[in-house]
Amino acid sequence: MTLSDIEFPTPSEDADCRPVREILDRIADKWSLYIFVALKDGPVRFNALRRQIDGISQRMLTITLRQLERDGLISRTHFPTIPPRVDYELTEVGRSLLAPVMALVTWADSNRNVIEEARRQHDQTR
Amino acid sequence: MTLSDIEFPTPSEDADCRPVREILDRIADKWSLYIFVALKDGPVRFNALRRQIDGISQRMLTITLRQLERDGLISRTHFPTIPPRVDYELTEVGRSLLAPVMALVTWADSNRNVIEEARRQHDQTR
DNA sequence: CCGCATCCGTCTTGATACTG
DNA sequence: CAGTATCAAGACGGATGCGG
Repeated sequence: MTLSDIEFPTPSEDADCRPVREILDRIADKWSLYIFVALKDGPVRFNALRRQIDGISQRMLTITLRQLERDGLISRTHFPTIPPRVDYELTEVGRSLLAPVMALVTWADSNRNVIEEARRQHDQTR
Repeated sequence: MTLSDIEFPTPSEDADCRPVREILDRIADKWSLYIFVALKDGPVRFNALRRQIDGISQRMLTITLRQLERDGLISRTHFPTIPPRVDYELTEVGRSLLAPVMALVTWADSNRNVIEEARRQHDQTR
């Protein structure tokens, strides 16, 4: 199979135009992807997210959640209990993004051996 | 449809384990995604990539290409002509990643209006 | 306790100038 | 043309403090 045999559904316009770039930059930033994965099975509280996403700082979790909320991809529910509780959850739109995101995760999982081998070979040849 | 109705192919292990994280961090960094899109139709030269990917610096293009090459996702062909010429191209493995990546791009394209509306509404409510 | 804002040191990134 | 070197600007993580 050659490259030209592969056909992808072409986006309506040039995929590199401004708005699409903004959205992709949001999805593909350092932490958003992992927040999506962490929320895929339902609502999760702030500190539970913090524990689930290894290495994320409180600060970056807050910032990234705010951005995703602004984009309408996740919703924030605040319970004024003591101690306070805040649930984060994927919205309808957010869930529709889950399929492509999980496709990426699944790809990474099934190809990790191939990539690790490529790295070893590259580092050796160097 | 509720969230629990959605079933995804579960990766063989916990998706948050080390190697998968490393791979996802590479794919979902600021520039890799755009390099993939730019290479989807065949080999492209260094400066052509630079022009295609709006806003990328020469430095970051070099660094990102090197990383993707190390991971075996793209190949680098150097022609010792004057002026020199270097072609970058997706490898077999790299092409297999194209499907999930383009799914993400297509999603971003079809949902940009929804997201922009969500942002407007959020900024207004604030 | 939980969620969030702020300050500060570190590391990454970008702009610019230079080389084969 | 395709990089490399250098340095300044910005993003990020960790610690701390605060309000519920």
